[in-house]
Amino acid sequence: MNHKRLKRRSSRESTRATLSDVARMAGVSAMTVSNFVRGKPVGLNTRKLVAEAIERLNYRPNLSARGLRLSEEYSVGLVIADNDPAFLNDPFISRLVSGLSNFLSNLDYTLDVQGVTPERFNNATILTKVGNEALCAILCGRRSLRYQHLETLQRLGQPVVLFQEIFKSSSPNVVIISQDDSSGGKQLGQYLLTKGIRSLLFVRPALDWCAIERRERGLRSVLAKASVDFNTVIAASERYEDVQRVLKEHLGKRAPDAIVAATDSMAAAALKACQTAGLRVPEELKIAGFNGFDVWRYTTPTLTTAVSPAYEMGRHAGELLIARLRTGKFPTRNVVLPVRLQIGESTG
Amino acid sequence: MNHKRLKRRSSRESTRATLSDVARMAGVSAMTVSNFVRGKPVGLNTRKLVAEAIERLNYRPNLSARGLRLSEEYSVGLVIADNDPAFLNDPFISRLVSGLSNFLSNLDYTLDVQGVTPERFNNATILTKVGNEALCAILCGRRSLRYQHLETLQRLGQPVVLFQEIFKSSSPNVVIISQDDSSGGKQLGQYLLTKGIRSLLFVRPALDWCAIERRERGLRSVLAKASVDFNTVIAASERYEDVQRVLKEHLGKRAPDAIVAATDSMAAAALKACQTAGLRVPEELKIAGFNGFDVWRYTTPTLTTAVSPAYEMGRHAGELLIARLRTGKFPTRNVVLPVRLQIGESTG
DNA sequence: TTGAAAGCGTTACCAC
DNA sequence: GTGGTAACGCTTTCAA
Repeated sequence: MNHKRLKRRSSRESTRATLSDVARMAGVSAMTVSNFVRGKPVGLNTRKLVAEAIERLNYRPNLSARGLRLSEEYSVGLVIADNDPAFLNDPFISRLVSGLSNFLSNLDYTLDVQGVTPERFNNATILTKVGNEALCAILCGRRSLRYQHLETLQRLGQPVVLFQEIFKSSSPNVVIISQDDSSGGKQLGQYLLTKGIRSLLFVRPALDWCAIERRERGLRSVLAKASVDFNTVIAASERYEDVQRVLKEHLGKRAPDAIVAATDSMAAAALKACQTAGLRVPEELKIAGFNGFDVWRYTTPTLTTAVSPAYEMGRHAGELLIARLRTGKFPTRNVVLPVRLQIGESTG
Repeated sequence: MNHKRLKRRSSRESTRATLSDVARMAGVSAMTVSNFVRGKPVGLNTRKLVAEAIERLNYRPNLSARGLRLSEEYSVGLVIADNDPAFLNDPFISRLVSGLSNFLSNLDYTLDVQGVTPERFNNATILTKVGNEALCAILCGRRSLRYQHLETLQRLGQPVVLFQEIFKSSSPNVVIISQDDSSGGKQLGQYLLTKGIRSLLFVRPALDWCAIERRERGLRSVLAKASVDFNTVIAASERYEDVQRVLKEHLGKRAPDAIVAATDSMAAAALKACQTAGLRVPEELKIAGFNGFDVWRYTTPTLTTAVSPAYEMGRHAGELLIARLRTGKFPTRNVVLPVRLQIGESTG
C-alpha cells in the first residue's frame, strides 16, 4: 500500500491520479469511471459523482496505458533527415508539416516530429522504438544514403509515407507522394517560349536532389524542341552568396534571355545579381523560379514561379495514412500532385 | 495460446514481436532480452543469440509499455493555438519549433505537435490526456482567451513553457520565455535618431498581440524624448494588401521621414507602397521592420530590422524543460532573450 | 447499469 | 549473469 505510493513518487512525474483513484473517491468501480470517460452510458447519479471526483483529482487518462491496452497510439511519427538543424525553416518542409499536422489534429491524432542527421537516421528513436501507428519521412542528403533509409523504412512493417523521393517502393506499406516538378519545368518553359526567348540559363545548387533534376529535365525538354540555347550553372549551395558569386562570373560573358533558378530564393539572388550588373529585368532578361512560397512576393519585380503544393502534400499524407489505418491498406500507390504556374512581373 | 494470437491480430497493427517472443526464440528469459536491449551487461553467448533473434523477428521495443512501466515518456508536447491552419508557415513559429525539436532530438526526446484553434484549446488531446512529460505552448488569439488558456495550463500540474506571453505565471510549473521586443523598439528608435528623422509612422496590424505593443512602446519611448512626431496606423491584418491599402491612404497626405512596421513582411509591403507612390527609399524616407527572418534579404533595398531570437527561444525552452525534468525544478523563472539590430539598406 | 478479473509489453526488485 | 514475479493504468470480456 504505502509501498505503492512510494514507488510512484520516485518517478520524475509528480503523483498523478489514476482511474482507480477516481473510482475510489466516487465510490464506484474503475470500469464505471472508464465508461464515463469514454462517453459510454452511465447512470445519472454515478455520472455526477464521477465527474466531481475527476474534477477534484484533476484526473487525465494516461495515454501509454491506453495505448498499451489497445495497441493504438493515435499518433503519427515524422522523421526528417536533414543536415540543417533548423530544418523546419525550409518553407517546403514547414508547409508540408502544417498540412500534415493540421489534418491529423482534426482527427485527434498527434504528430511526433523528430529531426535527425542523415548519418544517424537509423538510430532515430522514432524508428528504433514503436510509439506511432504510422510514419512519414522526408529524406535529404546523398542518394545512396536515402536509398538505405528507404530500406530501413520498408523493414519497419508500418505504414509509411515518403515525400519527394525518386525511388519506387516495392513494399505495400510504403507510399511516395511527390509534386509534379517535371510538369512545373515544362509549364515554365512553354510560357517563356511565348516570350520569345532564344537562350536560357538554369541555376541550380550542387545538391543531389531529385526534384531539381526533374525541374531541369522538364524545362530542358520543352526548350530543346524549340532549339533554345540551354545552359546550366551550378552554385555551391542554395545560399544567397553562392548564387550571386556563380552568376557574377557568368553574367560577365554574354547574358542569356532568361534565367530560371531551381528555387525562388535562388531566383531572388539571381535577380539581385542581374540588377547589380545593370541588367534590366524583365526588359533585357527574364527571371523565374520554383516554389511560390513567399519570396516571389517580396522581390522587385515579383517573381514568376512554379508553385509547389507542399501544404497539400502533407494533408494528403495524413489522409492516406488514416485510410490505411482504418481499412488496412493504402487506397492508392504513389501519388503525384500538380504544380501550378504563377506569373509575376519578372518575366514581363 | 491461439486465443492470444487472435486477439493481437484483431488490432489495427499487424502483429509485432514482443520481448517474450524474442526471449522464446533465443531460449532465454524476457529479462535477459530487456537487459540486452538497454545495454546492461549480458553474457557473451546469450548476447549473440538475443541479437540474432531480435534481427530475425524485427523486434522493436514498445514505447507505451515502457512509458507505462517507468512513468517516463521521453516526449514533450507542443500546443499551438492559432486560427491559421498553416500555423507553421509563420517563420517565428517554425524557427522556434526547429530550435525546440532539435534540442530535444539530440537528447532522444520526441516532440509532439498539435495545432488547435483557440476556441478548442481546452479539448486538445495533448492537454486532456497525459502522454508527454512536459508541455510547450504558443498562444495566439484574443487576450481574454489566452488568459483562460494559461489557467488551463497551470492546472495541468506538468512543467510548461509558454512563449511571448504578457501574463506573469503564478505557478512554479510554468515558465514564460519572451524576446526583448521593447529593447528592439528602442534600438531601432535610437538608430533612426542618428539618421536625423523628425517624424515617424508606425504600421501595425489590428491584432491583439503583446509583442507588437512592446515594440511600439519601446520605439515611442525613445522618439518621444527627442520630440519626434510619432503616429500609428493600423492595418486590418498583417497581409500584404491590407498594409498597402492603409498606407496608400496615408501617404497621400504628408510622408513621414521614416516608417517602421511591426514585422518585416509588413515593412516589405510598406516599401512597395512607398516605391509605387514615387518615394525614394532610403533617400526620402527610411523603412525598418522587426523579425529578421528572411524577408529583409529579398527586398530592394534590403531592410533594417530588429532580429528575433526565435530559434534560440525554442532551444532555450528545451533546455529549461529537460533541466526541470531532471532536477525537479526550473532553474529560472521567466526568461527574456535579447533582440539584435541589423542594419540594411532601407535606412540609408 | 455495474463490477471483478485478466492481460497489453515492459522493467524494478529480488533471488539464484 | 540470469530468471521469476509483480506492477505500471487501462479496457475487454463476462458475470451479476
